[in-house]
Amino acid sequence: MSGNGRRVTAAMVAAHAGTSVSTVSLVVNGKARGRVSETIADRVRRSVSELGYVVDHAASSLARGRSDLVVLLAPDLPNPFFGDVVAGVRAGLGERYHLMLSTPAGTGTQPAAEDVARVAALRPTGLLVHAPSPSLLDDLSPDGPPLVLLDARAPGHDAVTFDFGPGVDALLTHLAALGHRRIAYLDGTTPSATFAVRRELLASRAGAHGLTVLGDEVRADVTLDAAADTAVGALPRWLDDGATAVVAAADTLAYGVLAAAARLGLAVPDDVSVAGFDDLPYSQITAPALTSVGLPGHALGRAAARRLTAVLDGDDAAPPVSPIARLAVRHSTAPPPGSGDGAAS
Amino acid sequence: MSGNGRRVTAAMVAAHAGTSVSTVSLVVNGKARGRVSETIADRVRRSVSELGYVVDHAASSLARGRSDLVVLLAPDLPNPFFGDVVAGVRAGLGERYHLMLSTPAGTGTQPAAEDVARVAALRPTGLLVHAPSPSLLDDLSPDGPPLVLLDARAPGHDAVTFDFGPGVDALLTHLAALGHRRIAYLDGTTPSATFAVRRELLASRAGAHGLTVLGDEVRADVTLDAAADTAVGALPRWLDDGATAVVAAADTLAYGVLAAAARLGLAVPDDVSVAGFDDLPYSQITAPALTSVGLPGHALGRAAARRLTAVLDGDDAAPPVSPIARLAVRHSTAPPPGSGDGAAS
DNA sequence: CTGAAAGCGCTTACAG
DNA sequence: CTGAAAGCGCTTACAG
Repeated sequence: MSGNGRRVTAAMVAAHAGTSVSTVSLVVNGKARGRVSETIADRVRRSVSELGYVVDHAASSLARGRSDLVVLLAPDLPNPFFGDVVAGVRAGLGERYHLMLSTPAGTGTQPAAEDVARVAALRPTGLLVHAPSPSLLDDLSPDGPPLVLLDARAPGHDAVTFDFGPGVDALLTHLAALGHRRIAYLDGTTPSATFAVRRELLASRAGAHGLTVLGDEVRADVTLDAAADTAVGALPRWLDDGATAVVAAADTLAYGVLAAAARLGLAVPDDVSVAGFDDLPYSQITAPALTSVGLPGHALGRAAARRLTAVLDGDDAAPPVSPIARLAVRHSTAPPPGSGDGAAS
Repeated sequence: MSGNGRRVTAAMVAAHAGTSVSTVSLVVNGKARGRVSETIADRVRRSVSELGYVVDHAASSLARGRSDLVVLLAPDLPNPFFGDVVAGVRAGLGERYHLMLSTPAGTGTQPAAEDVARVAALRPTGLLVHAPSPSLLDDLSPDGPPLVLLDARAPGHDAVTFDFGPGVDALLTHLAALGHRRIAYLDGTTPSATFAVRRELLASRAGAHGLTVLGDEVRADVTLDAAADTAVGALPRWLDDGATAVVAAADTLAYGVLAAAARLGLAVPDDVSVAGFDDLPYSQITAPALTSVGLPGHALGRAAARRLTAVLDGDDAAPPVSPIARLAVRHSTAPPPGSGDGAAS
């Protein structure tokens, strides 16, 4: 099964099978049909498995000018949400391509130009880029490999985005029905466009539901601890401003709001309601369970991978469909204090 | 900054700088000292940045027989714990190597032999393997690149492991002091040795603390939902058997126990105490906050990366130190029901 | 100090 | 159907 000796080359396989390197290459790459006799092809296949031959990636991609590598650029790896996206990408990519992830240094940091250059030097056959910052987008060479953006949109690039509309509307409907009128928003510092989209959509639709979003722009790194520190400062101000609910741009941010509320001695949802985006599995068992706009990460990943393989196959026809965000209502949202109805939702 | 034209080659740089390809290679690889005049080296560097030249990875690794690639094999990517490990690896690796992650299909699935072969074909200069299953270990060719295991140990391989001892002892001391006598254990299905180590350590030390671990072997996939389903079945049995506390092999498993307790109408910690391993950030805000044996993932990643670079530099002297597990005590553990002391810890 | 040349292990026209 | 040969873009002795 595994290499025994030094590295096995096509020449060794050819010698073992009593044929030429060209033939080995043809057989191994599945291009033997009608070009190599079944007898010889069989002999080659047997030698391949006997010797444990694996086509050298470097030599192969040098000769072809491209590899079977698809690289997923993942600035936001630490986000638990991302596991689903990766699983979806694997599912959508199938067996034909080899997926590798590239991720930058710090939490939420965006890959530097150098990282991108190093990835480009690998000659991936395609690139998948999750929630890129504008600067990452700039570093992506226009004559690089085909590329699909995930949860982002940019002129001239293929992209798969979420349809946030239904989820955001459901959240606003839910909050308005409970009796909330003023809501605060905790944004992420991540320079990804998806955060701007979420914020702007919420702000622009709020009015139609009789809701006001506080103008106060507050951001935190998308980790529980950073969000908690920020929210400890912001929560009292928000409440003073009349907010009775806080919406966070991601569940991990919302968790920080929960932690901050606990530190401040505020009860959720009795003193303030909290909601997030992502609907992470953990949101079922937070204290209290979190109302959240669920984003189907698996569907996003799969759609992006499918789009990429379609482009690579020269089959550009059908544009990808946006997976739809859906609200999961839980205990962290309830009627605002003083609304004369203390019952939890 | 970015490529403008087709792919830039060393030959183009050489032409632009009025020198040879050999000289370009020397300069670009930092081997110019005392072999290329400063004048020419400068000219080359200017051409490089002007043309946006990046050494082609395939050609370079084909010529050298190896690349600057370090691949981290990560069967357990979806675990939020893993973000810290990756950050630590990046920190320990420095700028000299390029880190890429390879991860298998399903949650907690182990990379198949084919994945390993594909990774090997990339000719990484080194391999980092996190919590491998025995079968993954088998697939790793003995004449492959230098390799360091993370949170695992295997004969003949370099490895960095956790020192679970202090954390496990602290957990047992804590539970015994609260008055618990019988505890149940929820293991992961992941075939990684680290889970066996945790289970066996807990079982072997329990007696010294006057504690008994139920013989019942219960396992679940390391996700909240799978663990919740399993725990819904197991919890009543455990309580019947006299257990007053459940220890889970990972926090995500413990979250499942919390979810199961909620479904069954059991109060944590009043009806049953719960504890986990990992001390994920989310464990601060679960209902209730989770007592957990913290595993320093960043330190693990960094130590493993340092070990790998030391081996690559032929500097094998100091073996890596095991990062130490430490207990974080929170509200999910309390005296057992009927102990005459209902106060939470 | 500098460059021509061989070779890394493949793939792909091109002859046969 | 099969194989010899060129070429992918580098790196590294080796001459000069």
